[in-house]
Amino acid sequence: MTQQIEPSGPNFAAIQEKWLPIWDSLRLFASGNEGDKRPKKYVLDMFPYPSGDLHMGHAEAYALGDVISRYWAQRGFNVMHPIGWDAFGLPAENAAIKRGLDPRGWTYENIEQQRTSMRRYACSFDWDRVLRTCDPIYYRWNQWLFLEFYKKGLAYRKNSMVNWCPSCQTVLANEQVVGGLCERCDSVVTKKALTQWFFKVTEYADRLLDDLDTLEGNWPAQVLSMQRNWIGRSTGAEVDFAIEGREEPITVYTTRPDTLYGATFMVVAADSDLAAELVAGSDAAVRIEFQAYLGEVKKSNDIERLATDRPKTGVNTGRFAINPLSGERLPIWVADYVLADYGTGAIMAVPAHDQRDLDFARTFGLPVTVVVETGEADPIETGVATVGDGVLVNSGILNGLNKQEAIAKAIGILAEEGRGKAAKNFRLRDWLISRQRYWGTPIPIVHCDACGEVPVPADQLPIELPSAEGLDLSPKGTSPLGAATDWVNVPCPSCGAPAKRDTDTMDTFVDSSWYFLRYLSPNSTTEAFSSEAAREWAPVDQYVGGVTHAILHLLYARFFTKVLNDLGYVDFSEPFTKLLNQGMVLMNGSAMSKSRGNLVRLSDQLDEHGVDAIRLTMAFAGPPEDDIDWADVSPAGSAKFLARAWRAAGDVTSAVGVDFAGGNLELRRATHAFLRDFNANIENFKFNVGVAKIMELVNAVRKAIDGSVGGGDAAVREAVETVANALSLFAPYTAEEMWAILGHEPGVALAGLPDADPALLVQSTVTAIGQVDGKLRDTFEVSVDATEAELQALADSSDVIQRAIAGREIAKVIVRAPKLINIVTKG
RNA sequence: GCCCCCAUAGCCCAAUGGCAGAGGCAGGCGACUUAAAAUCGCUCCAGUGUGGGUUCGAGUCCCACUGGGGGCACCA
Repeated sequence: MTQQIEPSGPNFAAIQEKWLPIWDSLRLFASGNEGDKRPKKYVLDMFPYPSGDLHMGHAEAYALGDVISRYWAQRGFNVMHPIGWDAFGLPAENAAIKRGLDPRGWTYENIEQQRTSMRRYACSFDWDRVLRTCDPIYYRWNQWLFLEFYKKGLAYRKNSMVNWCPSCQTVLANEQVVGGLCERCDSVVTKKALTQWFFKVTEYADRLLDDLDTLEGNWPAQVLSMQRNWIGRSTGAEVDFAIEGREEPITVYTTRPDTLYGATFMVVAADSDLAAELVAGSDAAVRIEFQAYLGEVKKSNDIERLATDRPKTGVNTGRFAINPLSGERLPIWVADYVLADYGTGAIMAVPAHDQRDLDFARTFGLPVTVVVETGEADPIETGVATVGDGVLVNSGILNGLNKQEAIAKAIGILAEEGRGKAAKNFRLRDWLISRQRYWGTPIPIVHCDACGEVPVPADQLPIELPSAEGLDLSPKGTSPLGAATDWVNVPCPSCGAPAKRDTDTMDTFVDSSWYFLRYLSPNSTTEAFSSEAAREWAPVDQYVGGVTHAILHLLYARFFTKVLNDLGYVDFSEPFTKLLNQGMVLMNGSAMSKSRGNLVRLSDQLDEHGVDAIRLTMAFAGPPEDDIDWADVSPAGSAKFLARAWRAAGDVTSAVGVDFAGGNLELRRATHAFLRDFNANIENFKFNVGVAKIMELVNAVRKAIDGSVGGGDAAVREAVETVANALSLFAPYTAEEMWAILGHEPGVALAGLPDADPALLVQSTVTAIGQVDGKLRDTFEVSVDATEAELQALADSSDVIQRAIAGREIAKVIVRAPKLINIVTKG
């Protein structure tokens, strides 16, 4: 570490060691100081999972978050920039199983390692605001929130078919199943009927969707689109169909009530209770066929179900529904293309105008009735359903109307007769939060034979996880906590009789749904977070993290915020005002991984090039949301630039505190133009451009020092000090070293990044361009207040322009004084 | 199948509708050096994926296409 890495530059390793303890003592980024009058800004990086030491991805994310955080600090804000660890979860548990250790030890060791690395990486975190979700002092409040949700009816238990990962041996939320695979281990997810805990996120579906509009422009469009897709609101109607031989009608959900006359059969989800009930009233032959079919359906997994070109299958129940408008008898089929848990689990099939229904009708020879004349080819002949707007036909009282009118009229009639109503549905399902694993927050419920499920009183929290010692943590489909008999067996909080604790633990996404509030008062033992501090600091002004969390974490955090808003704990309903998604760090075009053999170790990069060069490379590589291919960037080039900037500091010979006013005007203008551009670039996340501007200014300084201006000119000092201030966002060590060389006390990070002096931005002359027919012909140096007439005169006296227009008729002249004159000719 | 984003030099990337190049990487030449590295200076390199359109003027706005990336997808 003492080796001189860059021979004619600074010794990065030595500089790093030198400044860390000094920074610690200065406490530059403490945000909780009494009487701090600076305006507040809450900048938050998504907290890491402590799965080992920091890697290149962390290095990018935290470098970019730090640019923003340090920028606002330089701009005079009291910036709160906390950090913590998302410390519960399966990797710790799996590592513990493999090594025969307690997940605690593994987790806390990794946290300590990451903390050390973050400090060395010069992250501007407020180390007084730290949390770990596996600390009882933290997860106690998960339990408290669960009980708050429970009281509101937002946490409930139900038996349903849930996603099951056979490898992780636990249930998964819908959001954790990606294309039918477990998002964590890529196993094929199966379905299992289990009684599980859910959060009623669907109750907030409308608000979660509608409030996305308020984030427009402040969140990446991609994330907004993903959330909208995920929530997936559709509007239509619920329609009651009378059933022969059944007292109750069956309600179906449709987005096309206008096509009601075109319904030629009904389909019920094969795996629904309704299907079983209907078939129970059918012939024995049908019942046998149905059982066989249901067996097949239950065997198929999501991968098979999701295949869109799969042939349609189903069973005719032999029973009939009555079309509420036409009075026609419709055969009722069961099939697996209708989902039991969407809408009502039953549909009216309109084969002429729905491709899935048409495929089904053609497979089983069911009738097809066209009810909308769309001008498209006949679906009966083409096998392609028509979905466009058109004139209603074969539709009784709806005939002649267009789609919108028919929808409104159909709903009106049905509502009047009490046989239907407007309705909407969501793709979003309730959030399944219970997990059959050890390393998570115990669910604060006791099951009592007499009293049923009994919430643990809040004053008995936290329910601490029992020690892992003696427990078999290996996945086996039921929670390992069940074996901790001393822990499980407790008196019922309500009646005192022997009862058992709920043995499931919470999804770790519960932990991260509100951690941004915990930072406000991370050590409080009396409340989850300080509402008073929340009023001062929250919501988060700037959130920074990977797009991998575009749906899960961000949706859940938004949900929690809305609930907390309703409960009166916070006065806002969106947690993250602005969001920046950084890209990934790739190597040779693909994600780094050991198995691909393209892993770049962060620690190696830091040893070779220094912290500053790596941070600078991350910021300079391109727009922050783009992926960085490490093969395309040059940390050595970054180091070279830093050395260049550092040398410039050594070449400043004027005294610290010198009045800049007497300095070289041209360089002063460059410095202030830099300030104007740089500040705007950073605020618009154009970090790569901001870095380029610093390079530009350093080049200008170099020229000035080596040229006639000289290192003693006050403008050189002004420019180099500005470079140090700006560079502190990207390369804090180099900037601090420059600051010291320039004769200042330590603390360049708060030295300030002023607004540009408007007086120095005023140009006395500009270069005007002279065009003929839009093509550049000549340029003129003119005063900034040059008039149209002056530009015309210059054009008239320009040989080049006169030659270009010679013999042509002038159609018109466009003048944008003082910068442009364009002579347009005819023809 | 539906929706969204992107395309500028060998490479990474800049450019309020007004001179295509800010910055960097790689390459070439030179200075310094016994030599090399480092450093410093100079320099080569595209007319903006394709085809239309709007405009006095288009990398920028509109339409279509091609190529790449992403999201959703049997959700009635």
